[in-house]
Amino acid sequence: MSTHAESTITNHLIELLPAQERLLLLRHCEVVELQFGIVLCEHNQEYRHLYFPMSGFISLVTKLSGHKPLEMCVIGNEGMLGVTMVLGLSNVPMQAVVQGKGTAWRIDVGELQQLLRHCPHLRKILSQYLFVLMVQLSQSAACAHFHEIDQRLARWLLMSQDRAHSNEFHLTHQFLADMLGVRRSGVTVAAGLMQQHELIQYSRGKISITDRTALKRASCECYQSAIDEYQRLLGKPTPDSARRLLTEQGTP
Amino acid sequence: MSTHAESTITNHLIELLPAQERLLLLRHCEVVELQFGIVLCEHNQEYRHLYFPMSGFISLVTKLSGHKPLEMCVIGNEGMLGVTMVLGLSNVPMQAVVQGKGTAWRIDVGELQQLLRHCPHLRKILSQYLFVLMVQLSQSAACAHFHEIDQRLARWLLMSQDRAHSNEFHLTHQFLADMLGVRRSGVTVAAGLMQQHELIQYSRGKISITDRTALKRASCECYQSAIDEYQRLLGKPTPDSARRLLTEQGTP
DNA sequence: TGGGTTCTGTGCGCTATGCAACGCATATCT
DNA sequence: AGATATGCGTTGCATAGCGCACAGAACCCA
Repeated sequence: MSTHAESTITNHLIELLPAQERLLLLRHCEVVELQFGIVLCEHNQEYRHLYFPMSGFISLVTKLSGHKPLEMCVIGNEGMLGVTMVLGLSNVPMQAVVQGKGTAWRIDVGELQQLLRHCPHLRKILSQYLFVLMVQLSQSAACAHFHEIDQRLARWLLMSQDRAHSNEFHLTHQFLADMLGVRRSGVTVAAGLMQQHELIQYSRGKISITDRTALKRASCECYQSAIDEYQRLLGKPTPDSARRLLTEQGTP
Repeated sequence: MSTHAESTITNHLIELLPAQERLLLLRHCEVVELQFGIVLCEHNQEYRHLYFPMSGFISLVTKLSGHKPLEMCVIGNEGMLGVTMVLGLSNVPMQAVVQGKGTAWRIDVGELQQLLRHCPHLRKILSQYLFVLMVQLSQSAACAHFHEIDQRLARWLLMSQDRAHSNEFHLTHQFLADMLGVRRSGVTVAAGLMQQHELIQYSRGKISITDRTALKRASCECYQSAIDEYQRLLGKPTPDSARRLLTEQGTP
């Protein structure tokens, strides 16, 4: 249990809460480490804990028998794992895996269920986030179907960077391939091109983004529209993306 | 406005309601025709009416710029269009188009919002259905990515048949291709094979299913798992699928 | 220092699908 | 009856992505 990040990076959904509900919520939370690769919950089971990432991020993935899992969306400090709780159900819709290590607020299922009864703002915010998640889900579906590896890879890197709060993170080609539902050498080629064009730089699993603006151009529209949808419903940008918006004037 | 179907085919979600809430709900509903091809709502807009199909069915589709829309899921008399209302939002997550003509109960946004305040069972049922929809959404995403045309076509036909409550419906190859997000001649080939093997029969947009059991074998797991997920949360099967379960003992 | 492991680069053949076009058959309209 | 539109079968060509396989490079550990 570490608390060092609390002051600098926190969870945007929690920030949106009015002070009273926020304190009430946090009183029931504890800070936990998100360890890379850990499976936080499985489809067809029930939640025991819910997570509000502060740093690090979590993927929701769907698995079809005989295939590698396919990532549906990423949850970082702009979101929450287990938002379907707002429906009064503790069922898990998809497998959740930690893809970027970090820290998160964790709360017990029962406690959150209690809180939801008494906290209208919490209900409202989680409802909105659930809606955003649905839209992203369908967007991701179409994206995975129509868009090409290069674009999807670019999108993925951008989204990870937003949530990792760092220009550098640990990702092997194999790992990326699994997320995107493509074969490893496909990623190698796409990433190789990006490296040639100096958008990114990597070696043995350490990827760093060198030209974010160009990467954005290389990605598909889905990156921006996911952000837009979130903004539209969940108001002010996260501190991090706000900082970016300021330094990246004139995005298409 | 036609009411001929009310006595025979009705909406399963409504059936699940206790009598009191059901009557209250229906008092605010009116029966409308679902006309083939009509767009009931657009993404990024707000609902004005919500629909509980009785016969006929509605597709939720996502559109990416430069591509044909991709179908994410189908709503028939087992479901509802606009279930995200249970989140207290009247935003539309995806475009909705009538794919099989029929009739539906229709209710005004404001009225449903009122009702939701006073009807705990309605809230519960719609919450569960929303959850099911999310799971189906992610399933569809993976399915569209990994599975092949033949399987997906078979699944689509089965799902349509379930919701059309008839062995025969109007579908051109072009139309199917658009739904599945593939090219038309791909469908022609796949459908041609099915016709050869006497699973289906078609001519000029009239498709009829001749061997449902075989079609099920030809489809991917996604068909069955969508049903399972629905059953798991929304209890007793629809009259229609119940009839089928009885006549199709020993499904894998 | 050396051997194993992990990560990455690359090549080859194949399939599914995309795009485009043509022609025939059937339905619909006037 | 003739003209037009629609649905369907087919063909040809281009290519993205797959599966597989192998080799080099960087790293790790003993």
